[in-house]
Amino acid sequence: MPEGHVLHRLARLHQQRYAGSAVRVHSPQGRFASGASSVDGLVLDRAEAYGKHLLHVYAPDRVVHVHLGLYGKFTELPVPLEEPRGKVRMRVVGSTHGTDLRGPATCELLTEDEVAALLSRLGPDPLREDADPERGWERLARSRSTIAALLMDQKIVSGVGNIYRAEVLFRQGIPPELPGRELDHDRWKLLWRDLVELMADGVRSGRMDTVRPEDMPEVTGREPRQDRHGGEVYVYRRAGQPCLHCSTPVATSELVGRKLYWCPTCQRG
DNA sequence: GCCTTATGTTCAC
DNA sequence: TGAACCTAAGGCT
Repeated sequence: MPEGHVLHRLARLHQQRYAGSAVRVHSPQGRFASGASSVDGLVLDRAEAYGKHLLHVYAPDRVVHVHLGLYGKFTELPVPLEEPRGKVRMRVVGSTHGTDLRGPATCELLTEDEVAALLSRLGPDPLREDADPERGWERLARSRSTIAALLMDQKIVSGVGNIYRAEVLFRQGIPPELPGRELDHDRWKLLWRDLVELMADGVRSGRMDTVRPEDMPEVTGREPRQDRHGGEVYVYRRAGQPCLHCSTPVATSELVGRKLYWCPTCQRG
């Protein structure tokens, strides 16, 4: 269920809970058995997120790389832990807590070089201090693909998923079908700044709230509502419902296999 | 209980 | 462009 803010929260949590002392690592399900055994008993140096990728760094050549994919999930429990239930790919146990990883798309052991290769494939991450948005701009400004497709491309921006894509395009009033090369540099800078703000807020709260104060129900008088994924959003999964800003029905279509949502009035460009 | 859907990515054709 | 992969929850009967 993860866009980048979830991974950054996990990195922060794992850093607090497990870094700095020896941890037990194993794979109850068996599918990560050899990777787990090569870090079991080592001191976790640090946990870090890059886009939607989470790294547990034990040593330069002993890095556990996790990508949750669409379904992956970490659950945390206090020690002593009960027997793992269901398919647990990796269990990490520290002095006070343990965490179970289920259903990840990726859970693998990487060397230093492999980590470097992974990171070189990723565009700037709005949640990282060291991000350089110009790197994303260079690719985007040369592309004929639509801005909606480009925002989901992790080589352009890393950590953005289907919800932040829809919401930031709404907030910036950008039509999803606009080709990347037709977005001017100033609008890119505004879009980037908004992503930084939205995603940093997501890390703080653990929710995805994107509706501005002036469009909130207590100001506009409409019925309050809450989305399933937690938080209040403008267009994501609101097809056919009135736009929270102008009441035009929210439009939807499918683009490269993912559902896209937008307001045809607010996002005319 | 069964069917659909989901905040994702990779690989084959 | 479509299938495959990993799992759980919600909506339906």
